[in-house]
Amino acid sequence: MLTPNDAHPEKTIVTQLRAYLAQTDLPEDGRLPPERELSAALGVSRTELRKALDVLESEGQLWRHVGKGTFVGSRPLDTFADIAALARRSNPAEVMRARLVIEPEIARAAAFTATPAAISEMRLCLARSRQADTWRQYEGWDTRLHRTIAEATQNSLLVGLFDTLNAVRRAVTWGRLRTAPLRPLPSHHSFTEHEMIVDAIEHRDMAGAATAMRTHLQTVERKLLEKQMRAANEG
Amino acid sequence: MLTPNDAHPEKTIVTQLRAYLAQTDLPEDGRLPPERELSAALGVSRTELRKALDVLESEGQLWRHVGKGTFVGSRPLDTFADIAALARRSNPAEVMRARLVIEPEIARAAAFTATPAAISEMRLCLARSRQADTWRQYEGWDTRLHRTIAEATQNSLLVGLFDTLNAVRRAVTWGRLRTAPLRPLPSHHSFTEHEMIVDAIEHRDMAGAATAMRTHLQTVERKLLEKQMRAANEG
DNA sequence: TTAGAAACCAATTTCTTTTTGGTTTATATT
DNA sequence: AATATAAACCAAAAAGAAATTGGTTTCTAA
Repeated sequence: MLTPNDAHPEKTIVTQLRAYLAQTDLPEDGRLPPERELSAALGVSRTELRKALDVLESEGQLWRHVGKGTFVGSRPLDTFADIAALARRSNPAEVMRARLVIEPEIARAAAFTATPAAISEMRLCLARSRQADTWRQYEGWDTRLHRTIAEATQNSLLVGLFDTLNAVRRAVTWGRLRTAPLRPLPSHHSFTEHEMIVDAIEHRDMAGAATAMRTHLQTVERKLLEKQMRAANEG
Repeated sequence: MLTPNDAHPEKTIVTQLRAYLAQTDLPEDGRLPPERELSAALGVSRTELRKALDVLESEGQLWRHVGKGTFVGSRPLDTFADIAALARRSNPAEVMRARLVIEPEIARAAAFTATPAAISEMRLCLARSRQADTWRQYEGWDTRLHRTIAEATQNSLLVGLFDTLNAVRRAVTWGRLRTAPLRPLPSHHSFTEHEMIVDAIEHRDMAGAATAMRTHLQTVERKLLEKQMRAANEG
């Protein structure tokens, strides 16, 4: 015959677990023993322990993470964005997709708020990037143009998010593929694309700015993929 | 007899180094070979090479770091995005505008990539937030819903940017104006708005997800403004 | 006195191993 | 037939070991 406890065994384990948490002196970080140890200590199977842990987690009383462990309390939120950690977890494809999500909308917002001063700085970036003697120089002006657009939103938080995105982009390794001409050619696709973005912003064309930015980033993405393909075929 | 070159041997090596830098294809990060290799390649002793590197470093043309290597260009400064600094420079209105720029696009991307598991977690958040007894609990599930949507993009960088945005949002002081009911009422606007977002994501309706998120955030913004007005009139 | 080679140091990276939550599979057990 | 259990397996993360690298010291030789 079944006792009430046997009818709801998982409830017993949850209770057992609560008692354990109440009486046990957990370390500073609130980490509790690994499931394999804890299940042995409580004299239950790992499967049953995990069911109980699921309950407590859904109640928000603890959080878990593979490789880290199980902790009481709520999952800590980082007080700082670790660029290096983000870069380690990410990859070029993700960075590109993130840019495609974020930057067109920043361009759209910039079209609404950009000042004449901001626009003339964009024009300066356009001109300098055309005059660049080396790819390194070109990249400098390209980066500055995109940041000027972010600044044109007049929203320091958006600029901060853009900087974070950009820092991760630089930190992620593309597999060193510096092919083709030694310096940017006048026919380089980015020149006209950049101008279309700035034109749209200048004309307060929000939709146009977003579209132009998206088109530009899609071209960049395609070129990078082509380079990767070539590198793969050659190597 | 001494030739001019022999009289200033380090100058020769500096020149040799400059030539090397000009003609060599450096990797993306601008790192040049370790001193031990480079000295062998240039046919000079490591001591003499280091003297030349000292010159170029003092000119600001390169930077070095133990364990990392020697790099051309200027030393990168920020490896962290300081949330506290961002929050200090920002304000509630900016945060709200940034959310309106970022989150609808995250919802759009999520509608494309969300897994059934992610969607059921969203549903769980919806249910729990409805059952919340306190505003604190409600906020917990609200936050988790928005983060689940970000996670559904399956893009760790976007999740990171969302977390940064969220951390700044928390850090910015809203003036702590918690008026009206002690707990969320069933008529609370967010409930239906949240459901529209999740519905759109579930139906892979990218435009609908973006619109629903934008509508939701605009309502949040309006409510906050109304609260501020009331607080201003009362105070 | 100076240059050069080697050894040494500590910061950093890279590679390997171990740990850990999550998942699957097979075997009992009821 | 259904469920619980144990074991194996997986990928994320941490921990540890080994190799790399700029900086410094020491010793030798010219």
